Amino acid sequence: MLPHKQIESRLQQAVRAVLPDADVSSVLVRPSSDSKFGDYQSNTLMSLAKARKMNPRQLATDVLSKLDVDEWAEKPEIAGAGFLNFRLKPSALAKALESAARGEHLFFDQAPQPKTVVVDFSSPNVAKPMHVGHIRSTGIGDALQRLFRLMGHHVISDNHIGDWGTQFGKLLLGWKQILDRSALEKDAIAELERLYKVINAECDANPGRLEEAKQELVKLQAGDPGNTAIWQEMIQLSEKQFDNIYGRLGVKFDHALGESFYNPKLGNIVADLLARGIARESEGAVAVFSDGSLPPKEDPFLVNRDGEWVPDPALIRKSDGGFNYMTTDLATIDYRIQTWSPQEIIYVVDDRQSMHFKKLFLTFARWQPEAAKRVKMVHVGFGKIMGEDGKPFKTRSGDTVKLDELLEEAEERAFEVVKAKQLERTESERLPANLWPEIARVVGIGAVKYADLLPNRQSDYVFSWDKMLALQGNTAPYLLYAYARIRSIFRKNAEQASGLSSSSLVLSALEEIALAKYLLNFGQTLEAAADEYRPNFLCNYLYELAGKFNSFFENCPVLKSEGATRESRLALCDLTAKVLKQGLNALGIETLEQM
RNA sequence: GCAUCCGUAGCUCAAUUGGAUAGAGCUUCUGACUUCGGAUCAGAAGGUUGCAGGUUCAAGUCCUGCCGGAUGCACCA
Repeated sequence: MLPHKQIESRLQQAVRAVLPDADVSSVLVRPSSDSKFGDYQSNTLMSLAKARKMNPRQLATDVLSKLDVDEWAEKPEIAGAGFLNFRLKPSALAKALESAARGEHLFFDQAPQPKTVVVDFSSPNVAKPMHVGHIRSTGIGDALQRLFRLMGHHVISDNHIGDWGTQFGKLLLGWKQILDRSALEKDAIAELERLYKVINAECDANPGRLEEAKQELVKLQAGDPGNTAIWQEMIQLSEKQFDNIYGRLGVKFDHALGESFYNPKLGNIVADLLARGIARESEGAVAVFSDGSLPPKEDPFLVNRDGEWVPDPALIRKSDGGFNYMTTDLATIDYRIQTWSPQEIIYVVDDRQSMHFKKLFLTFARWQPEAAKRVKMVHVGFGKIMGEDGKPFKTRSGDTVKLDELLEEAEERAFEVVKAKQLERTESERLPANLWPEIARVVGIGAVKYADLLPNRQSDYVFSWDKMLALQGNTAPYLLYAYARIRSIFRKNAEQASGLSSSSLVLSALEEIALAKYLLNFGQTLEAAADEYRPNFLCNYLYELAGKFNSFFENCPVLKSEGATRESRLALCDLTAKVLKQGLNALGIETLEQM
C-alpha cells in the first residue's frame, strides 16, 4: 500500500479512537497544495470538529496523540486552524518507488469493490455524418470507460445509435424518388444527407409531401419488407462510416444496441405506465406529469410561465401513436438493469439534455422504485465547442464540421509540424521520412482528443488548431515528446531498460525528489478523475508530471552519472515513462517511441 | 417569464468540490555546459476571481440580489 494510503488508514483509526461515533470515511489525506506545508495534508478534522462544536486544534491534538505514522512520515504537525501536515520519510518514498520498479504496482490500487458500470456515449445517427459535436461525447465517454476499466471495474460500453425514428420517413421517400446510385457508391453518407435535406425542405413547404413521408414511416413501422430492406441498407452504409471513424479514434464498444432494438418493447411500457397511474392521456398524447413530491422550483415536470407553475410533462407516446426518445430511454434503462445489473449507468451527453435526463431518471424511479434504488444514474454533461470567433464551431462556409474531415485535417496539420521539426535536425538525427505519417497520425489524433479532454467538461471551449498542436504548453505534443525523450535514453542503454538491479534507490537532487513524490500521486488522480467523471484531472496531472520530468532531465544527468545514482535515475525515468504511457492510454491517446 | 450552466491575467484555460500566498500556457523581456533529444529548462512581468451584500476559523467555490453570455421549456433526438 502506498504511504499516503497507510497514513490515511492510520489517521482514520486515530479519529475513531477519539470520536467513536464519527464517520471516518470522510477523513482523507491529500497531496499538499504547497510543499512548505509538507507532502500530504488532512483538513477533514476541521469539519468534524465544526459539526461537533469542538475546538479543531484541540481535536487535532487529541487525534495526534493516538496517531502512529512513524513508519512513513516525520512527526505530523498541526497548522493553521487545524490542518494536519505530513512530511514523507525518504525511506518510505524510496520503498514505494522500489516496489514500483519491481513491477508490483504503478502507484495505484484496483478498486477494492469493483462495480458494474454501463457507459452510454457517442450515439451517432444513421444516415447522417458524424460531426464535431460527436467528439466530446465520444472522447469523454471513451476516457471514462478506459479509466473505470483501469481501476478494476466491470465496464459495459454501449453505443445507443439513432437508427429509428421519424427521420426515416423522409429518408425512405428520398431513397425511392431521388436517389443517385452513383453518388451513393461514391460517398453514401453525403448522398443520404442530401436526400434528407431535399425532402425535409419539400416537407416544410408542402404538407402533402410531409404526409407522403409519414406514410413511408408507417409502412416501415408496420414491417413492410421493401422499406425494411432499404432501412437496413442505410444502417449498413452508416456502420461503415462509424467503423471507419471509431477505428481512427481507437474507440471500441461492447455493444451498439440502437433505438430500433427497443422498439418492440415500447408499447408494453406505455401500457404499464398507464396502468400504474404514472402516465395519463393529455391532448391526444400519453404523458408523465409531476407527482408533486418536489418543490416547484426543483420539479422538472413543472415550468413557470408568467409567474405561474404549469405542467411540463414528459411525453412517452405522441398523439399520432408513435413513440419518442423518452420511451426508448426508459426501455433502455429497463433492459440494461435486467441484463447486466449495473450499480451505475453513465450517460455522456451534452448539457442541453440535462432536463431530459432529470425527467427520465425520475420517471424510471416512479416506474421501478426498487430497481432504481440499486443503480446510480448519472448524466455526465458537457459544453459546446466554439470557433475562435466565439460562436459555435463551423466551417468557413457555415456548415457543421464533419468528424472525418476534422481528423484528416488534424493529421495533415500534424504532418506539417513533424516535417518542419525533422527538417530542422541534422541528417544523422533525423528520423526516416517513411515514419513521419505515422508520427503525424498519433500526434494529430492525440492532439484533438487531448484538447477536448483538457477543459473542465461543463464549460464551452474554443477550438484552436494552433493551440492543440502547439509544441509547448499543456498539449498532446508536449506530453508525447516527454515520453519519447525518456524512451530514447533506454534505446541508448538497452541492457538496463528494465528493473532495478541493486536493492535501494538513492534520491538526493531536489528535482529527483519532486518527481518521485509526484509519481506517488498518480493513483489519487485516477480515483478523482473516475469519481468525478472528469478526465481533465488526469490531463493536468500528466502535464505536471511531464514538466517535473523535464526539469529533472535538465538538471540531473542520467547516463553520465554513475553507480547507485545512475540506477536510481534510470528507474525514475522508467517509472515516469510507464505512468505517462498508462495515463495517456487511459485518455485514449497513443504514445510514440520516437518523434 | 422561469429553470440550468457559465463569467478567473490582454488571449486560451486550471484550481482535486469550503482550505493556507488563485496556478499554467500563449504574448513581452532576460538567461541556460558546443544539448543523456533545445518539440527542453530557469527567471521576470501580468489579478479587487462580473458587481453588491451575506454565511464562518476559512469563499473563485455556498446563500441572496443585480449585470452580462449560452442553453432548455408538449409530441425531433
